[in-house]
Amino acid sequence: MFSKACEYGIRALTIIAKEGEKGQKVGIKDVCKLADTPESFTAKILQDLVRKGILNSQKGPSGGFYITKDLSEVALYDIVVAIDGPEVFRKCGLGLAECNAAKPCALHTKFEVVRNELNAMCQTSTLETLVEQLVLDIHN
Amino acid sequence: MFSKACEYGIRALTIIAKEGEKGQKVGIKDVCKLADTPESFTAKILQDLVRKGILNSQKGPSGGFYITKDLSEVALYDIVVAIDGPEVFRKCGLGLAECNAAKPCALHTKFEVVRNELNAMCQTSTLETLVEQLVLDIHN
DNA sequence: CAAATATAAGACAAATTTGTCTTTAATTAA
DNA sequence: TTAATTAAAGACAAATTTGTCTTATATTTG
Repeated sequence: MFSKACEYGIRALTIIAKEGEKGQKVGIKDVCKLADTPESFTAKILQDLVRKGILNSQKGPSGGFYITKDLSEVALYDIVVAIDGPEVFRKCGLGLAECNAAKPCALHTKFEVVRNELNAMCQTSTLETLVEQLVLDIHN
Repeated sequence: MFSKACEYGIRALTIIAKEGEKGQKVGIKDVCKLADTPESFTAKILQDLVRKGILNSQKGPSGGFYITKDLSEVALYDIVVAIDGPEVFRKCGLGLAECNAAKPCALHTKFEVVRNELNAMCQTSTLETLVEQLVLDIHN
């Protein structure tokens, strides 16, 4: 569904968001330990997200990654688009370049349902809801 | 969502199923022309599906690919599993090895909805329904 | 300022996916 | 039986994704 890079990115951002609620910046090592993601690869993904304005970072001692935006305003949709691009939300299920209501592929109608659910999931999930779920998980 | 190999395989099978209804075997060249897929790559995918019993083939003049099963009994689910494996129907949305109701990832509940829709689409689609849609497309 | 710490950047490498090409084997039809 | 035709098999190659490593740059703290 999502690329590895995207999975890692989401997991890392969720960790950073959660730790950030305690008012802390998180170093790449801690992020990756908590998110269970490969360090150098994750660093590259996060650097890209910093360039794209989803995330902030600070070099030097007591530096690390942090988020200045309101967590409720960072939609999962934005994260996925930043890492994997918008194709997953648009692509034809059978990979046809042209596939729409006027010229549908054999799977068009049914696939649209799936894609709409994916879209809904990504639009209604935010770093805030993801962190909430994380906390819930620990409490259970 | 699906790999390229899987997209090509589904499209090729749909073509073979459709032509098969006319009682014809279809050569790899015709399949790929009609499905708009790369020839050698598609051939390899179809050969694999033959080995897995989804499809039949015959060598020699007037040979080609054909389907002996009832089209209504070849579910899209079976095709996807044959080509991409069952992971897409099981995998955690965030790529965690362990993710279930007892130990859910931050996206678990919402992702389950998407995965269930994907599953439903693949269980309720068969080569018969896919061919129907193809025919409909041409009529519109 | 100096030393330590942490991200940034980019070269490099491994693995996987996607795709091609050549040779072989089987089948048919003349 | 022979020639033509078609899939089968597998080596090979390109592209993409995933991942690592080294060096540079920025920042903080003493």
